[in-house]
Amino acid sequence: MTRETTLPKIPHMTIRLRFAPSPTGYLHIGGARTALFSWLFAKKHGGQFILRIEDTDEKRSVEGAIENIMTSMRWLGLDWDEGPDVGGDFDPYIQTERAELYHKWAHWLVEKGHAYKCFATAVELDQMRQEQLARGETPHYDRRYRDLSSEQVAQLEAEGREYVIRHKMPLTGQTIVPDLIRGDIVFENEQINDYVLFKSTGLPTYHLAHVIDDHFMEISHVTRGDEWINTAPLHVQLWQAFGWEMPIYAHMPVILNPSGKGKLSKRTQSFQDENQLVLVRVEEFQEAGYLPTAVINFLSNVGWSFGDDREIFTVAETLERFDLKNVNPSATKLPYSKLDWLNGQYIQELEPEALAQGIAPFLEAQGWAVDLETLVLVAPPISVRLKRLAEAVDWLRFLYEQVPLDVPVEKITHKKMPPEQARVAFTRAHDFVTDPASTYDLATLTAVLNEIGASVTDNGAAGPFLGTMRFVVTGEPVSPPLFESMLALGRERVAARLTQALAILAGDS
RNA sequence: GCCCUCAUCGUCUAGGGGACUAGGACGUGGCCCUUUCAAGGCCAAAACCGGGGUUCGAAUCCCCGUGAGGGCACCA
Repeated sequence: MTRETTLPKIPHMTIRLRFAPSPTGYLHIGGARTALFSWLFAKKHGGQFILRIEDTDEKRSVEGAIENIMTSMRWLGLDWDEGPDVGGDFDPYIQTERAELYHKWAHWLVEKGHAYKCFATAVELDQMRQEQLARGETPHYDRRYRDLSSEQVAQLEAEGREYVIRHKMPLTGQTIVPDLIRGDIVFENEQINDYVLFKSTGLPTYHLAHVIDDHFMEISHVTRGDEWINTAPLHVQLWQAFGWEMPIYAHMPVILNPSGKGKLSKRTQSFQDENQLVLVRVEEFQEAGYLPTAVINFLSNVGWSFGDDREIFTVAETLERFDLKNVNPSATKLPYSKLDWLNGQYIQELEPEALAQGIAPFLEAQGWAVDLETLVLVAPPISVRLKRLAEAVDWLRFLYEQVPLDVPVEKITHKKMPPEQARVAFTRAHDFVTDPASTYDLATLTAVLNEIGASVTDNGAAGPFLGTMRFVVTGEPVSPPLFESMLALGRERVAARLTQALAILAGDS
């Protein structure tokens, strides 16, 4: 695709990017992807990554949202050099704390003739829209206060009328929006409204606030969702009106709603489809047992590609080749099944101790008393079975909850191992386990049980015995590897299970 | 309705005129391995949205359709 652009070659000495969420809720996975790409680009160039909170809509601000966003970002490893909590040279990093700045520059625009005061009341605007609708027109602000004389403005102000400040958009000509990812985008000025820059609440709208902040915070690249493309010509006009050097804009492709139409948003609900989790909030990924490294790897390959036909790579490797210019502009769904695979790969690579520590919180959440030493023993055998750490709960339930062995005899026998032979086999196993002189380790267990199993069937195959043994020991037909499970359970508990099995067999005969 | 963006296997993607019988990954199916379930190995099916151009040559460039997404707030 063409990337014709009017972008300046070297616009800034230092690379500075910001992630600027509004605190209207939790951080969702799409926001995290935007943050990641911004973070990667800043880090790649040895620049700074800044967190700024855009809370100029007081009505929509949600308690705890800032905390949630920061917690989620830190979990992912997206640390910031400047921000509300860590401070920085351009403090404060919360927009409501910068109100005077916006007030000053909004009025500067009015003085210079780039903006004007609009005294329309809510009622008046509503009536205007109704009339337009009645005429079959698309509702739009009709610029009724744009050309007031200074006397008229003074008169209305003297009456104490409230006003907003609107941008005085050129009525003719074009505005070019240079976009790093798409190239130049051309807009007809007549299509652009006189947007509100400064609200009657005394706070700016996004349009004004971001330009002022990005200027004074010396931001070099503005990364944001592509829902901003349509208002970008306004932003270009503002940069020109202020006479400030414009940063490079890069509009990130949207992530589509996995469950249907539209884009993924904070309203999107997480759900489970078969065994596939489809998650939205970043914190949910943590709760489900995804590793932050896997999530980052996953996100890196959506809308951008590592290349070389490689799917698994480290952040350090990504840093070597990441570039915003190579971001794919098309909207995309998240390939959740790939995340499960990736996460499984990352889990397999974990050292036993790290794996045990990762799993422990999920077990403890069940109210189970977790012993890390035992966990280090059983965690590696199940690591290859896990897509998500939370699944360890089901695999290890037999360790923490006694699954009652209250089953018909068919469950602990086999057509190649009828009750009489089963009794012999389980008795021998019981004798071994309860013999204080026997060695209770993996190698011995393997040798002894295989030998018992082979001796008991006609064709010398240990399979039937080991299968029933698994059921006896864990109470489940599917479990972690048998010998490791027996080891983790310990001699006493295994012996008790075998005693129960023998009782069932005795009851049958 | 108007404006803007985008368009390669089911999904995520590689691809910047000839290296394309279009590559990789996930997922799916089959085989192997196997004490369950997995993992692993091998194999297979699977795509350039349609139509016009430009060119010796187009998945790649242009135009028109179509589809998808976004915007048209005193929300960001």
